[in-house]
Parts: sequence; C-alpha cells; structure tokens
Amino acid sequence: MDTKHRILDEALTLFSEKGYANVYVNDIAERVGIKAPSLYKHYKNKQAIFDAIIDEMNNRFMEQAGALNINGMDPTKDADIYKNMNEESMIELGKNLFLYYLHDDYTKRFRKMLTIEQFHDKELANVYQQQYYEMPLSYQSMLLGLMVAQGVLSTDNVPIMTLHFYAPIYLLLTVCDREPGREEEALKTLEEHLRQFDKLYGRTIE
Amino acid sequence: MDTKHRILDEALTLFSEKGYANVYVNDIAERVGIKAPSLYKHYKNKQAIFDAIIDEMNNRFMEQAGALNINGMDPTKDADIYKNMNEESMIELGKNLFLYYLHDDYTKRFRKMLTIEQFHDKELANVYQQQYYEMPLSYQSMLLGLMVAQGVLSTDNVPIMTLHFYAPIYLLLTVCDREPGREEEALKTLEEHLRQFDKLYGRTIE
DNA sequence: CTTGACGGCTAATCCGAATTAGCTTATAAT
DNA sequence: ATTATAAGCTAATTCGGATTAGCCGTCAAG
Repeated sequence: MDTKHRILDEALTLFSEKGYANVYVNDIAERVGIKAPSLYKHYKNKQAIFDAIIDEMNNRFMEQAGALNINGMDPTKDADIYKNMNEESMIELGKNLFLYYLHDDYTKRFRKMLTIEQFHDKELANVYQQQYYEMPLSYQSMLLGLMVAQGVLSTDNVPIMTLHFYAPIYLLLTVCDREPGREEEALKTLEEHLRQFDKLYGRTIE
Repeated sequence: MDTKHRILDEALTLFSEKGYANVYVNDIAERVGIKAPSLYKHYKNKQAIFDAIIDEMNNRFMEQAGALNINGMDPTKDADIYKNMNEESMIELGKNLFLYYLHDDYTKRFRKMLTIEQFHDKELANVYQQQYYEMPLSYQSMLLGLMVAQGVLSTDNVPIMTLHFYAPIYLLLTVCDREPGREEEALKTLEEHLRQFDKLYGRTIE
C-alpha cells in the first residue's frame, strides 16, 4: 500500500478512536512511519485527509451500491437464495449481516468515526443517515419483501417489518462498538431476536 | 439561575452541538455573558466543566432512578395505569416515551453530547450504555411485563419483546437527532411501529 | 549524464486557545 | 466602618499543534 493510502488508513483508525479534533497530524505521521511535515507532500492539510476518507468511502459505496450486499452478488441473484429459506437460514442471514457490520475493519472504523463526527455538519449527518438508515432499510426491505413473496414471511407492512428486523441489529451494533467485550452477549441476544422475529412474522408456525 | 450553573447549561448546549474539543472556553463565556477568564472563578478548567456536567447528570439519574419514569411517579404506581390498557393507550405510551426523549431539552443535549464523546473513555461509554440501553430496557421490561401479566400482551420472552419495542424507538431517535426536520416522518413511522407491535404481541387480536 | 519531480527530513514559524496575574467593585459579615 | 470574599475585567503568558521553508537523496525520463 502506498504512503498516500496508508495515511488514510491510519488516520481513519485514529479518527475512529478519538475523533478528528483529538488526533494530531503527528500521531498519524508516527503511525505511518514518517514525520509530520511529510504528510503535506500528500495532502494539503489535516482537513484534506479527512475529506479524502469521506471521498474514498463514497466511492466504495458507489461501486458496490450498498455495503449490505454481503455476498458481492447483485440483488436479483440474491433472490434465488431466499426462495427456499427456513428459520435457520434466516437466522444466519441476520447474524452474517451483524457480524459483517461488526467485524469488517473498514466498515467498523468508518462507522465509529461517523458516529463521532455526525453532528459536525449536514453532509456528514447525511452520509450517516444513508449508510445506517436508508440503505440498510431499503435493501433489507427488498430481501424481506422477496421472502414475503415466497411465502416464507407474512405481513401487510414490509417497511415496518424491516424496521423490526433491523432496529435491534443496529442497537446491538452500537452496544458492541462501545464495549467490544459484550459481543458474545450481543450475539446471544441477536439470535433470540431473530428467532422471535421468525416466530412473529414466519409462516411456518401457523 | 446562578452563573455557576448557567456555565454548565451553556457548555452542555455547545458540547452537544460541536463536541468538547471544538468548543472554546471563550464560546462558553460569551454565551453566559462573561469573559473567558471569569469562568475560572467557578471551575478549575475546561475539563472540570465537562466533569461537572457528567456529575450533575449522574445526580439527576440517581434522584429519579431512571429518566424513563415520565410520569414522575414510582413504578409500582405506574402499574395501575397499565392495568386497563388498549391499543391506543399503548401507542400513546410509546409516543410519549419517544417525545420525552426527543424534546426534553436537557435529555436531548446530554444524549447528543454523549453520542459524540462516548468513545473518549470507558466511563463515558458506560454512562451511555446505562442511559440508552440498560435502563430503558429494564424499565420497559418491567412495564411490558406488567402488561403481559394483565393479559394485554402475550409472549414467552419479555426481554426480547422489550427489545422489539425499544430498538425502533431508539433508531428513530437517532434519526431525529441528526436531522430534526424528519421528526414528523419519524413520528409517523413510530406510530406504525407501535401499531404493528401491538398486532404482533397484543392479545386483543386473537 | 542530468534534470526534475517525488517524498522524505530538520528546523523554524505561526497561531489560536487555555490559563494565569493582578486589578477592581460589590456585598455581606464582623 | 472595615475587611474578606466573591465574581468580574484586561492584559499577559504559555504552549501545543498545524503548517511552511528549505534542504537532500533517489530514480525515471530525456
């Protein structure tokens, strides 16, 4: 990885731990293994580093049209998978979603950074909103919608069902971001949530 | 309100908007209507102002043993209210909870500040966890548990039911904190959530 | 070969923001 | 009346951290 990119990487790590204002260009340089003034050969100033991180993230986001597409397949193909689904595979889906969000290094650091910086300006608030509200809900709505169409789930209000699916996942995610030690506990809760979700919305029980 | 307390008040406002590091003692002083050096007659330094806010908050928290007790009554008395409950009064409960969290000025500012500062140290992470995870879930578990006992709701897993009740409320709250303009939309979603929740867990439908 | 751009370094510089010094006024207690 | 204390002010002071200046080696293109 070239220096220019390593700067972004280390900066993101630091920003996600302490927030932009509490990270010194010195810290970043040190981690990269160069001296602070050398940073300026690559970026105009500290703010430019931050901006570049946001840009990079926007690019990734464009490319895969949503980090939620875990399988790296396009949504219409995913559909096949959900045709013959049962409780267990549904639980797997939720868990994988959660674990992806939780462990994917880039995603995790970016989310934490955004959590800290979201109130700084409208644009950042918007990015957060897109990443952790609009996108997940709309993508999952599509998937769960397919499952409704397949008769695996049943509801007359897919968006709200999706909210019921996603909101607990999101909440548990924030818990783990704050206290990584609670991951196991969260995973247990997550599983109970998914099982209950299936009981509530699943057709198989009736 | 005396100066000493006004400092905390204005500081909290600023911290909740920009985060501790981006607020200058000057800003605080200006809002209070004094000069920066005068702040030091009341607090040892900037950090002491922050700490005092956390302390004050911990006190409030002790006093009312949980901000969730909206009615200002003790929980056992609240129980009476939930004895004869129907869908509508349940929706009111959820809405009031949401609106209290959203509009109570102190609560709101404190929550936003904590959102920004939660990764700064373990203690803050802990305060956040207590305020927006443990406390709400345990208090609401108790209330919803009562409703189960009363036959208004039905489940074999009260904690998870509570998660299903609370997580969407929390998610919508974060949305509104980020973009206050979406409050109306969030309120609509909230209502749908609660209606659906009642359908899923309510006994009246069966 | 030589030149220019790239990326690194050290040594300033600059600047803004926290804090301290020291003076003043008001008020409350002796 | 006197004095101590509280609470404010202006004018430094300090200090840390971002940024700039200016130098040097490397290496690829001509």
